[in-house]
Amino acid sequence: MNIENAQIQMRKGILEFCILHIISRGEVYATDMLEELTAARMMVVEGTLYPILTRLKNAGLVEYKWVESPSGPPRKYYSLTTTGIASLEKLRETWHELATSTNQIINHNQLSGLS
Amino acid sequence: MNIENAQIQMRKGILEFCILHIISRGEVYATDMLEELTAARMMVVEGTLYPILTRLKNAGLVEYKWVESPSGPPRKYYSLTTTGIASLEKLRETWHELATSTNQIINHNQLSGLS
DNA sequence: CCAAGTACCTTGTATAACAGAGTACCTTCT
DNA sequence: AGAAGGTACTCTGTTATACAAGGTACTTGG
Repeated sequence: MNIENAQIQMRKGILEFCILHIISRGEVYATDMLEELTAARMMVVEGTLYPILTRLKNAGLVEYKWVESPSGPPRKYYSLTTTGIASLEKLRETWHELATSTNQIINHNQLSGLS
Repeated sequence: MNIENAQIQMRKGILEFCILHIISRGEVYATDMLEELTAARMMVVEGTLYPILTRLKNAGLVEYKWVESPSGPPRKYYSLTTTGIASLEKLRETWHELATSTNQIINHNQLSGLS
């Protein structure tokens, strides 16, 4: 079955966008993001999230500061950089265009029983 | 600049879905699909489309028949199989859920000036 | 018979998600 | 103080995929 695969692919491209968005709303650390993404049915795991955060950091879109935790090891709290804010805006436009294009294609003609 | 990259990633997952959708509306061959995808600003090239069609064929989601062209070599006209129709329905649900989740995240709280 | 155009195919490369295992720090219990 | 368990972050290997670029094959027109 490669439908699951296609479903995974569909989520992939949007992940980075959603993560940037979550960070844009206030300082958060990885577990916060995982909770929010899971709540939104995005089904992301640690092994996926951390590399993305590292990549965003290296690209200069986000930065972090260490904050001590009341229970456990210190956490990296992330926030957007100026570059990150601009990038997020571009991605928002892309997302909007893409959703429009896709809906344009899938609503173009709904011939369900064509053989 | 990795924003372009993120934009490419965003399109990637939706491509297969859009292609299945275009095929579902009636028999088409590769150049037809390229035109339609380009018109919808999906910006796909030959080297991307043909491997996807081969993959969908091998997965049993689409089938094709050779049809002679009035001007040039014969064309492969694609149509969905029964499996393909079912898969498209699943992908449609996934797309809808994903769009909902994404909009849920990006509309959750618009704190633009948080520092 | 050769050139131009159309249609389909293939190879190599770079990127990215994921699974799974690993490291480090902190708190709590004995 | 030492051990156990939980939290947070990291790393390696595998697999999937888009894309660029070049290639093959068929058809029509001069």
